[in-house]
Amino acid sequence: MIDKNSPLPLYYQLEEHIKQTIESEELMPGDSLPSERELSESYQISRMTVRQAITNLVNKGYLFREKGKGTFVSNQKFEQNLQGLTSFTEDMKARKLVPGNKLLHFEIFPADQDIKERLDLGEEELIYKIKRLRLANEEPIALETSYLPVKLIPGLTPEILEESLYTYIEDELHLNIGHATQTVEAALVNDEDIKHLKIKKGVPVLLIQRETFLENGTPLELVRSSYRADKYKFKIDIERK
Amino acid sequence: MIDKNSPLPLYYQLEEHIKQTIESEELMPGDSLPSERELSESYQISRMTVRQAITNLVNKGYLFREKGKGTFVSNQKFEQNLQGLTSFTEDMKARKLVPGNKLLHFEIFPADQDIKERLDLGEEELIYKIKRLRLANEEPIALETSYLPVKLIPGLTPEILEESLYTYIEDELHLNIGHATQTVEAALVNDEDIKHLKIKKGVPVLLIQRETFLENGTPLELVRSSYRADKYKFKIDIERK
DNA sequence: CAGTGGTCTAGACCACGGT
DNA sequence: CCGTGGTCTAGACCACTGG
Repeated sequence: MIDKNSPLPLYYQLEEHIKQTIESEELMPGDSLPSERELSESYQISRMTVRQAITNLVNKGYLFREKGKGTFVSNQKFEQNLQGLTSFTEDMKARKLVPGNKLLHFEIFPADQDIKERLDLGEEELIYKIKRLRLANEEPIALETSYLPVKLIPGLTPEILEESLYTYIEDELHLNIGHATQTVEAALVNDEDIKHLKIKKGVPVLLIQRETFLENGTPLELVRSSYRADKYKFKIDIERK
Repeated sequence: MIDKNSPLPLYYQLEEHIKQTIESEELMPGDSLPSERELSESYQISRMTVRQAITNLVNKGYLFREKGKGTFVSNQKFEQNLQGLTSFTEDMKARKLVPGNKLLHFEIFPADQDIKERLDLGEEELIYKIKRLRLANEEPIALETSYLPVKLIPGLTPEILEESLYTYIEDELHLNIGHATQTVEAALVNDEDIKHLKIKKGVPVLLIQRETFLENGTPLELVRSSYRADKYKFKIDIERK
């Protein structure tokens, strides 16, 4: 079960193994885990390493601990509920919809004042302006405008946008996406939305604005999207403190 | 700085101390921390304990680590950006608005089928149904309907609702609120919204539905709220992975 | 009382980054 | 090469829970 010669860390192997026993329903919600000392003994790894595995699963919502009593399986594993920062593509896949893409606009130009400030750019710096129609099961669902600094993402092409931008950023450029601040509000459709999303005047849309940052805090992307309210709900899992 | 006789854990004391040096701007974004071995040496605590403090601050967004290089201060400390699960009262205070409350309805009755399932209740179990108008700076901002199991929150009264429900649950009943699943969508106002929120027909509202759970996974609360779209944006900070 | 998780130590070896 | 964070060990004592 645990392979000491594997290049994978022991705590990670144990973490995956416990996750499996939960997902295969060998362990049901409310069940208690073997104690840390028992796990340490039976897998022949130190208790601190066992604790590291368990702590990670507690942080992901699989387990919870009670002092003096033990460690137990949670009812809700809130990781899979589309928590975390996702791209449109990842989001649609999690909803079991087929994501689609139609590039409407791709341009490189100097950032104006507002965008320059929000992306923390110097004078004369160039940005990509990208406008895309987003589809789910071939139906228009959102109209999205993004701004990214050229400096951070050299060599971005329409072809890459056909695939996944986040994959390119993470796997090709080896940048670590950290977190995003997102505002969600309700609004009425504007003329551009009506044209592309094929909806009628007077219908509400979800207006989502996102600022994404790398792990070191550098601003990466500004996105403003209008989602058809009849087709899309924004769903999020939030932790207390 | 670090008091070995304090009842507070050493890792927590170090965590608070580093947080202070960041918040007082002794350490600026991008600055590197002393290495783990240096911190361990200068405070006379073991490296593992130093790591526990640093790991917590990384998880809260204050710091980030780079292998082979060091640990650095983030640009964005995303904790304060109203991340985390908050009550309406906490939310409004964070926005520097004065929260207000008007109880419209308070009732105890047997749960119907849908609510019974979502709150994981048995037959014949009683729930509170609470309808409140929420105010910010004395202006109506949201209409909120909540359902809670009587079994979990015995002795709930309108007076407690005047104060803070979450404070009562956490400080009086000693229940640990864990997390919530929230959906946000755009809709047009219905007749009840129009009456209480004093808005016109055809105006969009943000419809927010929340299911709150205790740490052990027990469902605590269902809430459905309509927020005036012209007065309220939903803001959230999301982490990658 | 025995068993649990919470905290802590003083080492160790590794892979990585930069010189 | 040396210094960094990443992983891991084999102990220890504490506070809390339950019988």
